[in-house]
Amino acid sequence: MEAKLEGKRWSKDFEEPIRAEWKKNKVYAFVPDAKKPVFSIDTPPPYVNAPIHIGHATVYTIMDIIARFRRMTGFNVLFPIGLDRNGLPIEIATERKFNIKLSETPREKFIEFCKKTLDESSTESLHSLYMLGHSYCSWELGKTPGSMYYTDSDDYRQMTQETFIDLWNKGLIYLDERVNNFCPSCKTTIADSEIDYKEYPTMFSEVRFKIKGTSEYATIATTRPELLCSCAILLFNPEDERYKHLEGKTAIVPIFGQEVPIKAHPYAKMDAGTGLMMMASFGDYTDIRFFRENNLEPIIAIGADGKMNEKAGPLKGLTVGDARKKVLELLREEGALGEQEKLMHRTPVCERCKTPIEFIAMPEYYLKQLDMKDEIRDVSKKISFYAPESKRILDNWIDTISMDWAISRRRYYATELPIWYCENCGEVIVPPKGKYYRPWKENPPIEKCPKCGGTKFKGDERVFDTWFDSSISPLYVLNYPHDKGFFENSFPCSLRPQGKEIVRTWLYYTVLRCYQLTGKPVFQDTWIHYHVVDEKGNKFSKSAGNAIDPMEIIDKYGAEPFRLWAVLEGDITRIDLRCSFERIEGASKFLTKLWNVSRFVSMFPQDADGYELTPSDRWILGEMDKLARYAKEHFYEYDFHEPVQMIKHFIWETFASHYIEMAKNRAYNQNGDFSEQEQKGALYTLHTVLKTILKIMAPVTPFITQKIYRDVYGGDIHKKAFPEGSEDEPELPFSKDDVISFNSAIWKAKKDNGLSLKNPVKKVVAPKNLEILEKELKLMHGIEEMEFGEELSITL
RNA sequence: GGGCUCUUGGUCUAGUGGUUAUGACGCUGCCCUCACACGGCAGAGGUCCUGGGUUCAAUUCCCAGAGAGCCCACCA
Repeated sequence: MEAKLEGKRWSKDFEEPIRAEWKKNKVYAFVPDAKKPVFSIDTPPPYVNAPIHIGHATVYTIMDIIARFRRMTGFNVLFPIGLDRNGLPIEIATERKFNIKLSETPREKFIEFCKKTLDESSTESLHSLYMLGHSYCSWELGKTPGSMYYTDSDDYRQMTQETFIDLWNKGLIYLDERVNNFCPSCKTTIADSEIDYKEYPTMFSEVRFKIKGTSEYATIATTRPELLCSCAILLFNPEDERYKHLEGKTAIVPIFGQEVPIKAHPYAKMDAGTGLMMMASFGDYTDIRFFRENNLEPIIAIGADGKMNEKAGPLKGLTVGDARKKVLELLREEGALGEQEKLMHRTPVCERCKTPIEFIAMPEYYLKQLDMKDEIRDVSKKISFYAPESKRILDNWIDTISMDWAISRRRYYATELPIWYCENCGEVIVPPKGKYYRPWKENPPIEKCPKCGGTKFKGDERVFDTWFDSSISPLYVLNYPHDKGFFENSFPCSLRPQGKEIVRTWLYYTVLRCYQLTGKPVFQDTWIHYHVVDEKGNKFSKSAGNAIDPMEIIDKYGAEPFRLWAVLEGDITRIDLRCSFERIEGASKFLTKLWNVSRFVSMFPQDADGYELTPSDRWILGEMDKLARYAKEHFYEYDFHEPVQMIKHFIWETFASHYIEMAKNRAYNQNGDFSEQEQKGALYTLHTVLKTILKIMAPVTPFITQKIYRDVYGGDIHKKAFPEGSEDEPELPFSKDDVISFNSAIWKAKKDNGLSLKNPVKKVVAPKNLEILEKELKLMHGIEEMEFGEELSITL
């Protein structure tokens, strides 16, 4: 009797040969097969960021579990890995890494530096995913379904541009003014995430406005007097008795003379300044929002050069700082300046040069979405959400959208807008589809302007918002650019996994864009996950210093305990998972248990002919079938936590502790207490249960189940069908709890009396419904005399 | 400030209008039992956030409050 498994425990060293084989033999390659339905997973491309975030490692692992499960249930699984490599974070990482500035580096050069940054971190990220045992269809870039892809490839960018061209032709894109953050020192627009806040001393000045038609004055307080020329309205709090009488009256702006209404609005705080505030375009974000929400026409007084323009009258040509000094002088001369107070002001500044930023209106391209809110609400109803409650994150977001989507950015490392302008007449030229365009360094595909016949063109220098690229990943995954037939047959995409914090961007934009392009819901299902946080419930982040590199975990424990932890720890569609080395180590104990149960079973031959099942066999097989049915049902709904927890419990608390202990004597049958048929019944049952639980666990723990299955039974477990679980419930007079409580009582009695478990028991009166198990129970516990009645009694 | 979510032993968590409120980790004590000491057994530990309401009965349903988290917006 020798176990077919060596060693007392699972070792992480068993993983690498298995992993390497999967990759080398392209075991999970996508091969089109008309007989099998396609299950496609639009793996949101993880933003290239090395080392990968522990949360990424976790959710991509759960996606892998989903993919592996679906393969075992007969789907042809399309599970590509893509890397999102466009956008601001890459640029910032590059600036830091090479100590350069985007605004001072030639575009071509800057892009080269970005590529260097990307190549290094992409390699590292992919290695981590490989180590985790993920079964992506391919680890190589390519154009066939299932290939790995980069969102900054010419191919992907071409698709992005083509969808823009389609939307342009549909009339869904338009040009309008948008307020950008502008750094007057860097002379460039900067993104919201490049803004810092700093406390700066500033002068809080009272300014007196004349009330039209009266001799009264209204006094406001402001830190931005240079913006008086763009003042559009005065506000006071609706609760503020001091100003109620001004409601509906008109004030005259000093120096500039424009007439502005006075209104009650909760934005005005009674205890701030005089309680009366001016709303100008634009001093800060509140102003921008207020103008937008109230449909006020902004007066833009600061130009793209950071200087006051003609709207600022006497301040024209001055920088903001100089204009402020000058306007205060003018106000003083006019007698409109009241008290002044120095205060610290939290000012938005450019992250790099610390210069206070200005808000400057610039023309930008917009994608229409406001008119479509109802339609988007309707298509999103056709997408199933897991967990269902998560749908409201999307619904709430759609409710709050108040403007169209500005899609152009003044940046370098992203997809270029495919637009040229005729230098003669200004005609906007959008090229035909079929090529990846770089208008900032290329000529348009036409010789003459279709409108005026001019021959000189200027390429647009802007790029798209990163979401404009990533929101079409399902189209790319379904091979939209290369094989329209495959695309048509496979649409919609089966599943989008998605972090809850980016439902409002990634998921929303994907649903919007794909609806605009196809008129249909893009996904069948979407799986919304929460976060992985540290032991105390705090976010993991590099800046907080608590980040864990998944490679650390893999080096220490291997991938398998981590994979198991990811589903055992909790249901990530409902709660944040708390991650710690301790908990992952805890998960590895179950692997040891599974290993040893398998080792025990593997000692016995699997000669199935002529077996006879005893009641205990039928009982455990029934329990196992119940569990298999439960697991399959729940796995289909992306619920792995509950079933895996139940399987763990089943293996540990039921199968190992009770069934194996009961069946042991029969399996060995050293004294010939049982017939050969009964002995074979035990062997059949042990192997059947083991094979079944290995298959159920295979998607979650692909390494250990592969290794055990191969060593004991031969063959690739991942190519087997997922267990169905028979519907036939065995009819038995006893339940699981009856068995467990009987055995526990005997063990406890021996323990309490300081006896070894091997010690025989003189007499036991057991519950009547266990009579059917008499022989096995007697041998298991060494019971000399056994009777059955109402009450349990044990005589040692 | 707006929206959403949450609050259950030391920690994390399940769950319920009605006996004794689930499990895990941790803690304490005991035990080599022929697959497993990375194992087994036993034990301690709770005002189910606070206040009010509905009800024969509330940890559960309703209202208010406090606290936490997330997303959005951020002080003229």
